[in-house]
Amino acid sequence: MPGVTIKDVARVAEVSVATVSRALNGHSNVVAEVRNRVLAVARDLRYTPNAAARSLSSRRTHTLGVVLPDLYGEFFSELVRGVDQVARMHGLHLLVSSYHGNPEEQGAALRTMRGRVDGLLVMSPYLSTPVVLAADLDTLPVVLVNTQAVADGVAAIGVDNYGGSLAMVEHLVDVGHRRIAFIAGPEDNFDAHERRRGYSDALARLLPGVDAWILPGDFDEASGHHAGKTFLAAPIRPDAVFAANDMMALGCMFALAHGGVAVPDDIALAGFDDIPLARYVHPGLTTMRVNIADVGGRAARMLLSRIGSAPNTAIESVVLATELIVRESSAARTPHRHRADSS
Amino acid sequence: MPGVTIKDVARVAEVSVATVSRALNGHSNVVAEVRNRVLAVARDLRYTPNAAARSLSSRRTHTLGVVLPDLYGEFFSELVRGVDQVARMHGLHLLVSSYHGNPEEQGAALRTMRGRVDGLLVMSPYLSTPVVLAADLDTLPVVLVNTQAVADGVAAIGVDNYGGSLAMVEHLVDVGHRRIAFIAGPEDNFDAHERRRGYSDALARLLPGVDAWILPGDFDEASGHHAGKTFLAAPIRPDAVFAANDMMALGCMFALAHGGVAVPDDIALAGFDDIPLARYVHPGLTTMRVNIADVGGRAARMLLSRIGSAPNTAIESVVLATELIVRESSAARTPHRHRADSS
DNA sequence: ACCCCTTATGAAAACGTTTACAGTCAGTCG
DNA sequence: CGACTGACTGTAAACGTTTTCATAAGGGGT
Repeated sequence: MPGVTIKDVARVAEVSVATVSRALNGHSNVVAEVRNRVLAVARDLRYTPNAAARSLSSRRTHTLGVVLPDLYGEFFSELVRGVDQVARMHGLHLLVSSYHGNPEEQGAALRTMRGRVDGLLVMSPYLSTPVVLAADLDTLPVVLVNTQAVADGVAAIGVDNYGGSLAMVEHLVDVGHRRIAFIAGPEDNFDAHERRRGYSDALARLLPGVDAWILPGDFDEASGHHAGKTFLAAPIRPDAVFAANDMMALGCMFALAHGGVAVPDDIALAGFDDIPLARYVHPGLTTMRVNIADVGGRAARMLLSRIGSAPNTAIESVVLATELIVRESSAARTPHRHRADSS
Repeated sequence: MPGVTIKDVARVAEVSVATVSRALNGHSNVVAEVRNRVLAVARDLRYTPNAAARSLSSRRTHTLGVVLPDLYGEFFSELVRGVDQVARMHGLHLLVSSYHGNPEEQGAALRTMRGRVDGLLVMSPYLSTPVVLAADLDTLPVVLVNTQAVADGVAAIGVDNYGGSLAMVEHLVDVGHRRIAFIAGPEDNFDAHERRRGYSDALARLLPGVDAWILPGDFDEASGHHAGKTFLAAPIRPDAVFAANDMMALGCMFALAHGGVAVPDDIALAGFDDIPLARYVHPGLTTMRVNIADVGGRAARMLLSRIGSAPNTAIESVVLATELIVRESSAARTPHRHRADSS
């Protein structure tokens, strides 16, 4: 029997459905004895409220929607983990959906979420096609994650990619590198764009005479590997390579190792993200830590507060700082410090 | 206005709600002119059917539930990717939920899914606490993923961990290794258990005199790294190390590199899973490929077929084969072949 | 003793769909 | 020409909750 309903409980407990509902939802106005009887019956009957009916009636789904471009890799998994953690803390479910990199589908994905979720976490890393929610989601609370800020007053949370990138170049310059190459991320990606901008600006500011040296990349190991081989073949190799993310940095590292180039002695290397592996490769990868699970968690909390409050409460917009993690891969090119120490 | 309902559409299109419903759901018995009018109005009004009402009425949620122990790492992300792909193909949504390694919560997670989903994909890797669905989920179609088979007639899909492990040891023996150590996975994990069993059995069968050498591990880089350091410190080092998964193999590889031990010349190394990184480390990691996304996809298809058919149709139980991927990390210990060639 | 207030309960009206059932209106067949 | 069929469409009854409103019973305060 798929359906033991509230009516069955009511009948057996010899009360009305209203009372059952009240007892089960912990309303105060039901006397202890009745409440216990109802609870006992519900347990005995293995009653589970029908979620659909409940949300139809209460206009709450107890579900958060997460719309992502893709369900792939570390980023997705960490983000969802962070979101899930706070969702579960509040007894909420997670409806995830990807639009498979197809921005047109994004609208469709958003629309079908309607009536299924109480709020939406949307991530749309594309530069060219900003989120199209304005029209489709009049009243649904939304929080944008790691997404180019939109004009509309929507809440957003993101990572300070630009600042982090700036700081990384600063670090590399600090330890004595001059010819710093950059492996960029996807053209159309917002994070990638910001990181690249950070690199360019930092270079222009800190090393005015030096030209930027930018190789294309795709945020995956393969493109890092490819870039590494390019460096190997170059007539003049860089002092240091800064990859727009760790995956590419690792790809590059392995290519260099394969080519017999020592990191950091011949070429220093730095990444961005601090994926778990970064600590375990040899040499350990210097990187800029981004706590993605934290981004997810905060995003969820922001969404919850928006769901709780009136539609027009102050729009938050949060940018999370990154943290420089120095490991062996970016050791000083020349022993500046020691020289300074001893002099 | 959050609510433009089917009634609004009906009023504007000057038909009954029934006709609107029929037109929108593509029933045949509505004349073309009316259908088009309804469709146009629905579009103009930006009508989106309320999912809750719809599922209440039709007893279909168009949602698949995915219950996992944890929302963490490659495995989760790949599995969900595979599931999502076929779900989306059928216009279904994904409700994901983890029970955070807390088997008690598993039951709760399953129960709250009721009425929210049309079917459930459950993964429960624990040896000690098998899935408890029998009681809680009378009629909901379920497919077990990578889970110890349960007595009940539930559909299940898994990977041939045992066979893969067997084959890997065979390969290592084949290329000339004798002292083959194993880095095990978590004690209570089903996959880990099967892989370990494969190692032990293969060893007993292929190298009758040789003792098994098993180090504990946890499926993460850290424990692999730790095991690697143990090998470095051992009075007699192994010829080859077979890690129960790639992450540990990589951790071990980096520890060995750090300790100045060459892979594969001094110690050969093999993993299990074929994560993307395995191809890019140096040396490339020999491993046993497990196509997790494929597992997810097939699981979803199995679930769909169960949803479609009567409750008592034949129970499928699928075991997917793994594929040996030989890379540099497991090169022959001593140049057997060359010696053989030249003699 | 009266009235008013509080507290516990039940009856019934939403909530927004789908769908069984019952019409209506042509056309068709005898 | 009347009954019958078939194709459309409308009415209304589910679906299983929550929640408003009404009712009843008790308990003080005056």
